[in-house]
Amino acid sequence: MGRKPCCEKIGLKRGPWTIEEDHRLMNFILNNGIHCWRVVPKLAGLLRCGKSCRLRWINYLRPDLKRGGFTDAEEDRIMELHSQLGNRWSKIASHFPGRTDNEIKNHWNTKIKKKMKHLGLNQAADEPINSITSRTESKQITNPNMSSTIKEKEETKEQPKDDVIIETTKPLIVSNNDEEIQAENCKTLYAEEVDIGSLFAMQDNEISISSSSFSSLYSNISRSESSSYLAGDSISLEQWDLDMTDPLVPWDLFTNLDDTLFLYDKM
DNA sequence: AAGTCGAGCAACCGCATGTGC
DNA sequence: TGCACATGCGGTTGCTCGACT
Repeated sequence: MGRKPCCEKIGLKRGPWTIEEDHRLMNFILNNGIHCWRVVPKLAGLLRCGKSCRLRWINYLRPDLKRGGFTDAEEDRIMELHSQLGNRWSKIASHFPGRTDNEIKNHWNTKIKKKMKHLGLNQAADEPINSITSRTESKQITNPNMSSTIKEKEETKEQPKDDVIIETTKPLIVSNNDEEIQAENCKTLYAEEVDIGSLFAMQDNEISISSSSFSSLYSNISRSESSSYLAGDSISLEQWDLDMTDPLVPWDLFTNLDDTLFLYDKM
């Protein structure tokens, strides 16, 4: 009521993203990081709302995304977590590095639900064992049947810390969605604590990134490359030695656009 | 070959939540 | 304290494409 919509509807593009739009968004975020989604499309030269850009980045462009089908073990884990957490897809997704809530939700609705119904677990497919009907309620109710480990993580907001390790030789200040974290005497930070854009903005610290789940993109960037990148000598995606596994859009198509597209810092 | 149907999934919508003033 | 705004989240829609008739 009286509240402005999150985005201007007039004149903004909707529907599937084009390769050029993907390229612009990707380039912009890799160049500048993410500070305010609302201004991202404007500065990146996109006729999209910030919400749409955010979704596209999170669900598709993020370089640490794991692509490909879910394994049986992952499906089992999803079923287990769903029985405990209900339709809290983001919480479930937080247990699967490289997977998005949307992906898990879609997989649940299209595959697992069917599978469970086939096995005669109709109710389980539709509802969690400990059904939580609203997000408001879920914040107030502590699920008594929640397994101790998950309960613990819920309470302490502990996240799995086995994916990305970033080692520094100097105190490190990075931001996590505008929240600054100073890792004074800490040599190791984890992916959940690091905003990638800010990571590249750290010019004075020596950083090495080692990660299995970052094999896709960032692990292939040496510090010198990212420094010159930030200094304005933009590098093309070709130089990044991309190693995306099973992308829906081949990265080759992006590199062909490099000559015709402009980067924000060249505007 | 053309039409129909359904599965899969990307993207949108609206509401909730967090934050700053 | 209340308002405005940005972002996050979950439900839903609608497009695409392959299988089938």
